[in-house]
Amino acid sequence: MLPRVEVLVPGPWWNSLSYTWNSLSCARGLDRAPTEGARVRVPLGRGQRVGFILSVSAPPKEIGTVREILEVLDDGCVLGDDLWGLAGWMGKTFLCGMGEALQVICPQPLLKGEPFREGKFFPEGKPSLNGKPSLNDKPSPNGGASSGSGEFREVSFYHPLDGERFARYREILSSAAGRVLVLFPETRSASSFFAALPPAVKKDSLLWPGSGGKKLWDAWKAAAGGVRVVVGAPGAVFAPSASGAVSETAFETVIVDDESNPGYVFLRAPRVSARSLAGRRALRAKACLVLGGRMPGAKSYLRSRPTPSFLPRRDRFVFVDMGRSVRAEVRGVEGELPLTRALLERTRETLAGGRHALWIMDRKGQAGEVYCSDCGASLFCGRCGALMRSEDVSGALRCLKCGAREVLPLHCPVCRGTLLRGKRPGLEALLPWAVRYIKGYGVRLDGAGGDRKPVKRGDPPSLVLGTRKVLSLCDSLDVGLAAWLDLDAEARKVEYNARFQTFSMVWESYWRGSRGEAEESGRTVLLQTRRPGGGWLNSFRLGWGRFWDSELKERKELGLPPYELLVQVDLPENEDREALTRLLERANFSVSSGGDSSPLWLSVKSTDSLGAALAPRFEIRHSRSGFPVVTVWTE
DNA sequence: CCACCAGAGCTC
DNA sequence: AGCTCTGGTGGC
Repeated sequence: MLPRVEVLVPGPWWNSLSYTWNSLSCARGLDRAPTEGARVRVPLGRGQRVGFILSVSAPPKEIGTVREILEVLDDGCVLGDDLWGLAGWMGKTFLCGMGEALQVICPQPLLKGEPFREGKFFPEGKPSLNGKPSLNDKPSPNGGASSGSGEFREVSFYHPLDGERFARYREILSSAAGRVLVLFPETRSASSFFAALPPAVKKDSLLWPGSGGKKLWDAWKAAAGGVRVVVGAPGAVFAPSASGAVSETAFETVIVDDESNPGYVFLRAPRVSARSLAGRRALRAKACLVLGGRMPGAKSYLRSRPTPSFLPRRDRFVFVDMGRSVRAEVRGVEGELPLTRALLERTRETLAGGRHALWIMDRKGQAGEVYCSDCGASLFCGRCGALMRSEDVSGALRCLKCGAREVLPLHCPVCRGTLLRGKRPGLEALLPWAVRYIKGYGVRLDGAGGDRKPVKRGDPPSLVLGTRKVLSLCDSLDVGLAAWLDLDAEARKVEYNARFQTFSMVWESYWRGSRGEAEESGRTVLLQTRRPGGGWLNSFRLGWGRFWDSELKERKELGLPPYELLVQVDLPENEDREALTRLLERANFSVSSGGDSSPLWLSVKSTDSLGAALAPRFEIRHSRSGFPVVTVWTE
């Protein structure tokens, strides 16, 4: 009887597909027996696909038509045990399915069936499915440079100054004998850390490329070939272990800088945090996990309750009541500008002192919302139904949610009225007022759209308006003032972790790029709010210990992460929401939803049973109608 | 006459 | 989501 092979073809579905293996009809790869983790070429639908073997067994009984494997592409587990295990864990823990996990883990050529490390799989005897070599628990034969310590350890290092943390990482790199993986939330910090590596370390190091393509493939091969140190942005968490003569050599030390940074969450589905994946890899490989940052994330704080060793100077946090703003009407835009006398004074003082100033607001464009002054209706995106934002004075509209562009209509689509006005002025609307009030200094918008050159070190002091991204200027410029123009708007966002995000950004705006607490190099953080001195705002002065204490207390009461997992289910168009909701409710999950085009939300303790309940909806036969996209928020 | 492309149809 | 097959079109 022919063996039955379960094959996982990468895709949005969750189930594996059954095939048989007839060595006689295999075109190529006759010498290769199917083993777990090896790639195979299989027929699927009209065409062929490359899949991964999940298991091989004797067939219990034949069900329907089972097609034959066309070709076995590898002698063993291509990804290595380490990443293969990660894919499985990722698929069930984050409800994305192992197939989708494989799609993000593997470089393109691997998914296309490109030959890879042929014959390099443990030549001293191919491992069978049951006798897999494990990661670090076998010392390598040649002296044991890779013999792991054998125990998983977690070390944390919270320090507000980048320079201090980076120096610590460099120390670890120089003293460690084994392989080290170093992750940063942004490409820029990864490459600047890499550039500053001591030559002795650098010669056996690799900067993981930020994008795919040939560069990634080369990096992948180099990492599998045994480069000792891999440094990179979140994508580097998928750097493979090295395949050695006897077993693979996993990373013995995994460093995650700025571990609480939301930049670790991948932008497209599956929206998993590279930080969680790094932790899991370290755990499986019995490696040492080093968590660093300006402050801990929710989970780390809960686990080890660290205390901040550095507090900001109290007088450097200035709260300003927005109730007393400068009243100014922007043409066509309603609402007062978030400009106060205190803000203008502090800005002028800073500039006069020869230092740069930042005005930060997460609202770009001319107006956050456009509405009809006759009937009050707002303009919505024709594609996704979200509010449209006015980009500039030319009347260009853009949807913040899906990115659709439209032109400002002449009439209100509801009542045909002609008086369309904007609400909530954005950075673009603010610029002319900034120019008007801050005379004698350069004033500019950060980032794209400005045809002016960016501010550089040595330039005369200037005021830069921008979103939170402008904070990166602190790395190279002497910034004396960081002003949050509308702090309430940041913290009011719908995300359950909006307050944490606001706190960490404000915290960062105090410390980033600073060299210490010398009187003249300190920075003032100005916070404009409608509730100055109230509630949680004081935690900016008291540090993240106080912040997390009160924040976590509240999250515990509400059953939010990290106490429970928050699961977001975005449905494909035309999905029968009722049917899916019923399916989930029958399995005893309580589902909430904000409306017809909004996602379903669930709170769960673990994803196991939810995964089981959702599985039927993720079978391959549903391909035609499309699949929901699940995101699991863990902290 | 066929190269190229958009759309349809299919998935153990 | 890919993959391949289809049928239309347009370049020479």
